[in-house]
Amino acid sequence: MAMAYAALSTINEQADRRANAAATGCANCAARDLSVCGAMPSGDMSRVASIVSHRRADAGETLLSEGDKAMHFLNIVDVTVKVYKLLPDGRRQITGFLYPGDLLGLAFNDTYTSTVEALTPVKYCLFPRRQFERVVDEFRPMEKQLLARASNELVAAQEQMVMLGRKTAQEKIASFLMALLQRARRVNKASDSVVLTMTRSDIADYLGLTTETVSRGFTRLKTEGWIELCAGGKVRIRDTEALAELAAGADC
Amino acid sequence: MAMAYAALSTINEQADRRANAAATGCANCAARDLSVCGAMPSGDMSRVASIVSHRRADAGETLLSEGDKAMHFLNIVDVTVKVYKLLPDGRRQITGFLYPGDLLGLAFNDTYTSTVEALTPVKYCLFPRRQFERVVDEFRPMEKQLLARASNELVAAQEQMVMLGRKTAQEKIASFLMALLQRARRVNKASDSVVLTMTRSDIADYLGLTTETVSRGFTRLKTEGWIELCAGGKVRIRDTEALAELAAGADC
DNA sequence: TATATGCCCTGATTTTCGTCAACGCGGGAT
DNA sequence: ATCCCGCGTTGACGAAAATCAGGGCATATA
Repeated sequence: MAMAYAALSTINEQADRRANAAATGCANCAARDLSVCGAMPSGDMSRVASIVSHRRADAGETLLSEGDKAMHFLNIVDVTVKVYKLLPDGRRQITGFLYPGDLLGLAFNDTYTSTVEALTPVKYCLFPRRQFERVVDEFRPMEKQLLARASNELVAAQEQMVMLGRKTAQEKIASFLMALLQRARRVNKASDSVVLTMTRSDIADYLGLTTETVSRGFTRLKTEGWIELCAGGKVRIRDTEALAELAAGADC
Repeated sequence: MAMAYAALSTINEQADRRANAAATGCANCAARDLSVCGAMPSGDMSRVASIVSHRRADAGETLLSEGDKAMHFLNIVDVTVKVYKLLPDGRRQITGFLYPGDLLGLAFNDTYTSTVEALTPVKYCLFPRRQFERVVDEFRPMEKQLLARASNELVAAQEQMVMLGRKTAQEKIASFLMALLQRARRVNKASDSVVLTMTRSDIADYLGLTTETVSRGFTRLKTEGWIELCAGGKVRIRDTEALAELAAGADC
């Protein structure tokens, strides 16, 4: 579960059509239980709904940029976005991919410290920062929820550091696939495949590698019979055991 | 400011001598303003003092281990500790060095997710987990403080990811020195030197390098005249500009 | 239909950093 | 004092991954 700038939650279609509609939208939000809004009692959801506005963005569109004034708290929605930071010469590090229910934490700083870009057409909720903070003040469980998420995010970030600092290219790729698989299994328990909505270049920038190395890594996993590359970016994991062991960094 | 398992705050000598003393210790704590305790009104510090116990550890001693049940919230004290995670085959990634006032966040999970080890003899406060949570419940500003710190830690963690994933060995070393310098300058504004309390091996495991590469990196910075290596692990930064530029990852 | 563009893969070569090995130094123990 | 042992440094070598280059395929565009 990535935490960076916003929480991702699916807005249902009706709510989206009448954007800024106060009453019904948020209470019926498909991703409500996934997001911080899950901490709100149903009866009080109108309080949230009253400050939210709903937006959509096309693939490749930038939702917010590093360095911008943090005016809003984003609660992202449908499908996936990537969060990244750039070095002056253009080197890029993707710090996370966000899915529905994930939280965008940099809302607590004055300026955004990363850039967020849509991987696919995406729907998201926008909370004016001050108002969102007021709602959090009013509903203590929401604050607790935020703290719990932040804590989880920190643990995930440390895991990510181990990966970036100490794993080999092959282990990084295996780790990436296993993380995606575990996410898929939270939705569909018996799933044995993942869909890569991001490009090889995105994966490379997430793992601290080059696109070529990522490509070769996938090929090698394929020739070893551990994965299968299907159409539409779908990857079927054929040997979960082996992949998990590689991902964990076993001594071979 | 690293966040992992505890907050670091300096206990004054008296307080340390009568460990577990309820009344005076915490209110006079030298690091109180640096730690989460700073959010407590002075009058209520006895509430904190009533649940704390004070400990000390020698250099190299392990304060807590990855996988242990998280029974306590640590609030570390004097000088420095390192926080790390291990891969099955022994590869190590240090996720942070903690200084007085830093917060150890993994208190919100059921088991510790990293190991914490003293770099030098260290004093620390120990809060029983449940009781600490109760105090946080009672004092809302403390919860806010925790959330703010967690948020800052996440930003720092993302910065660390950029470093691990996208910077060269030389840039990593420069970044490390600059981070230490900035910390030194928060205490002594005009400082132009830092003291390395950790070994080359620790630095390597923090930067995702080997000791040899770290050593060569220091040597190169020295021969370029940007730093000076003095006795006692002291490093004098002679060209802050150059070092900062290298650390930032400028295109050369 | 032809052309262009972006993405993915693969090969050849280079470079950075890791590995292996050796040595000096200083502090602690005997 | 002498012996260790851990730490830091340096050199020679090797390997993993980056860089450079090209080619195929699909989708978009003219």
